[in-house]
Amino acid sequence: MVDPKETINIENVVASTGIGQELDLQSVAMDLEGADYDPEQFPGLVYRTQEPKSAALIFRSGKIVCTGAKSTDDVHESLQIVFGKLRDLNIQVDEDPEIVVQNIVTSADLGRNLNLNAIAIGLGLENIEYEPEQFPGLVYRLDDPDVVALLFGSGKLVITGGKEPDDAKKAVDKIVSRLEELGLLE
Amino acid sequence: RLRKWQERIRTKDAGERNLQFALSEIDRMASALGVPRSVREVASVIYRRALDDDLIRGRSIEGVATSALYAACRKEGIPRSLEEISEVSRVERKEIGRTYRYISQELGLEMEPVDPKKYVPRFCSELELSEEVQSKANEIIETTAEKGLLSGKSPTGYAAAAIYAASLLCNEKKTQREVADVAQVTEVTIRNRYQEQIEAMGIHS
DNA sequence: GCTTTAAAAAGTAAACT
DNA sequence: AGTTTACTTTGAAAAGC
Repeated sequence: MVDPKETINIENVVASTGIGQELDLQSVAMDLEGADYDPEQFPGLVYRTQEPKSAALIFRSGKIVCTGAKSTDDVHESLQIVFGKLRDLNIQVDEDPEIVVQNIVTSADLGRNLNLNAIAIGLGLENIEYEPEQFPGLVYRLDDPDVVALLFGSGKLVITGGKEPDDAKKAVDKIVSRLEELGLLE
Repeated sequence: RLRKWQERIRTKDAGERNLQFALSEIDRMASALGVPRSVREVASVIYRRALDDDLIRGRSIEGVATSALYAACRKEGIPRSLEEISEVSRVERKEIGRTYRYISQELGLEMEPVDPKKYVPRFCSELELSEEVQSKANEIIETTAEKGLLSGKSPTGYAAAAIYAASLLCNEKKTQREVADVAQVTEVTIRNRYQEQIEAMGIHS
């Protein structure tokens, strides 16, 4: 069978940064087309980029959160677009703001169906959360890497909470070997 | 000094009143659900443990009490679905589910997933189905679950589909709507589970 | 705690055709 | 009977209630 690690796909990357300048969101909302700003509902202004596709949350403090990108490169591209748009509005933006990846959401496929009931018992009921009446996925929290995995009956999984792409690979390896030693794979 | 003492008494009284309220709520809901006294006792123990471990902070007393009852029903082998529990509680389903998962984790209840077969006797009796249908439904659940069809599926929907299939096989047909109503799932869910189960059982109808 | 953003997994519900 | 859309879960940051 294919190595499950090769089925890993980054689905979403969340990162934070800042332009090092305070902003008047009211006027930015006026000048920036496509901007959604509703301070009553949420203090951040929402600005969406098309290519790469992402959503940036821009705050009064000048701090920015970027989410929805499919890679860390896309996060940087998207934020460069946002920085450019702000500069077009004659807003001072630091020359090269530090961009910190906060979370990476990944999907993968183990290639075979999983008996979640057996896995729940095997991994230890105290280590997992599996409530099919509420959600079809089994929640498995790992310590190293520090991520959370959602395992589904189809063998597909979602890994989230990691800060670098490598965390997902390590997690998949650990999950595969754990399930193998329990005899719950194949 | 006297004020501090009075405050302690007041706090203690308030805590006592809250506990009494929680226990009476558990009693009221348990009666409405028609579950045996043993379940109320287990629920009370879970609630007291949650109280001792300070798990109620930031949550409603009613929410924790309802979740304790939901957990107790499962522990005693006579589960009620979150939908059924929410009908006798003033807390909404989603909140009961969240609170249950939280106290279950924190108290280390190590709850096993609900076995759909646990719903068969009650649902069948509400539908006035025979012992034969119950056995058939249990057989369908057992066999298809072994083939891995149960993973990720809601226990009530799974049981409902098996009961619907069994009622057809035993010539005691109930409509999807009738079964859906007692199990509190939709007809679409019964159809989806039914198709998979019938196929896995190698039945062609 | 909540609010908002994005994305995946798979199941279920509500509303239709 | 079957489809579409929307919601459930996980994770993280931002500012403010």
